[in-house]
Amino acid sequence: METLGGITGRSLTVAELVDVLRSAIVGGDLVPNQRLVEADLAAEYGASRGNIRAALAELTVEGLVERVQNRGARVRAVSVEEAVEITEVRAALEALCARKAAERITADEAAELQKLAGRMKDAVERGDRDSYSECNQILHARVIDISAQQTAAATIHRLRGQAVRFQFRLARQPGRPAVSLPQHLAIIDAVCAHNPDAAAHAMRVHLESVADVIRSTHT
Amino acid sequence: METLGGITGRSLTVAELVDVLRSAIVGGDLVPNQRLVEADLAAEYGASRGNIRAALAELTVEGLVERVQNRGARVRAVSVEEAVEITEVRAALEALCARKAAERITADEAAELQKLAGRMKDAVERGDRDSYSECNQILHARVIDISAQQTAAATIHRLRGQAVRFQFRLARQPGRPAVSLPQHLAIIDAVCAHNPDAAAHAMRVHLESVADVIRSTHT
DNA sequence: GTACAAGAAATTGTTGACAATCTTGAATGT
DNA sequence: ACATTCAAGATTGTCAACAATTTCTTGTAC
Repeated sequence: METLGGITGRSLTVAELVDVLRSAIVGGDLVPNQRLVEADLAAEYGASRGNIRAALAELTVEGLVERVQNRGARVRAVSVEEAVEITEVRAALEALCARKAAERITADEAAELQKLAGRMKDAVERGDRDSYSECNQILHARVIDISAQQTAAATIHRLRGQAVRFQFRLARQPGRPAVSLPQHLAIIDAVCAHNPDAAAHAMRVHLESVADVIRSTHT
Repeated sequence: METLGGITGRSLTVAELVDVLRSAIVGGDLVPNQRLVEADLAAEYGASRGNIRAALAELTVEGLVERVQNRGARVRAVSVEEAVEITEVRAALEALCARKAAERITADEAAELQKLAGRMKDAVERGDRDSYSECNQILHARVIDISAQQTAAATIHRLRGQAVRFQFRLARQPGRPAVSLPQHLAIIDAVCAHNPDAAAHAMRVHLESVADVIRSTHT
């Protein structure tokens, strides 16, 4: 065991450890149900056990780690049912953000989103999945950003971390872009047209269709 | 300083401390912006500083406590703007729950809600604010319960803790029951009628009106 | 009188050691 | 061979001491 990529000089602080461990979990370096033995992690990351322990406690509250009394911590395994629930909550929250974004969007921001719409159409036409996936992420992030809803943004971000594994598979689904592109364009249109109700509806429909796909992967 | 109400024999565990401190904060024993000095809390609750520290870390992630590097912890002061945001997020999430509840509700549960509707009308007629307030809480709790949405429920619960101070004042607002009673009845009707869209809409309208009231208290 | 600087006090951050608990596996009896 | 008991090892939970940082106080120069 050796220190992985960190600044090897001093030992890591709790906040740093939280970031490092969170990245390791959402990035898949630590797989679901993997045991997280405090002493081992301490040796691996060159930190004291106390700090590792504190970091695990924080990640537990965030929902990425599961702990049972006297039996230690594991990477929380999110079931399909939970992933569906999480996506449905995201649907509700991002619909709220889309609504607020439609109320607040400026002309410059609208132009930016229209440009993004063009890039997305282009990517689908060319069959460029990576570019489309990137635009997808940018779109959701920009809508949340424009909405200026701190509370909703923080909640969405936390939930996304828990279900990122499922989101990941989804992008590779064949024929998926053909379904989601018109949904994305509808969101952009409604937000740019300052139509809050339509924007919220379009976003909700989009993410509920994502939830349906996740649901269908299990059956 | 002495131990407050706890079992004085052994010292408190981290999980117990989290509960005790959370209750103290949402209950108002620890007021917003109050400094939370680890050593003082340790003495007050008869716990070790390490455990107090761990508990404060958890409550920070929950959003009840604010910490800055090397400067300690305070009870987080939720601004009016934040309280409005929190209520808007709750509106989106409880609307989701109302939608799901309308899909899943059984005949027995519907009868129970109808009975609750009667109690609420009765309480408003008699001018019994305490009873009405209690029914209000029960209604929201039951809808969330019937929806069986764990993720949404947990998120709502956390957010409620942060904004409970504002919710509290609201109930005392004169003329408030006259406005909220029809909204509550509309929610119950839609959920019992298995009408998901109407239920979600009624719940959203209700909680957005709550957000408006909170907004207006600041201006 | 005010601004600045240095030291003291208070407070937080970190660590290693010890205690409590759970798990594993061998020994024993049936 | 199988179940039970019990001891050894592994792991987590708790604590008190030490280090680092911030804040407060005091003294001094201008």
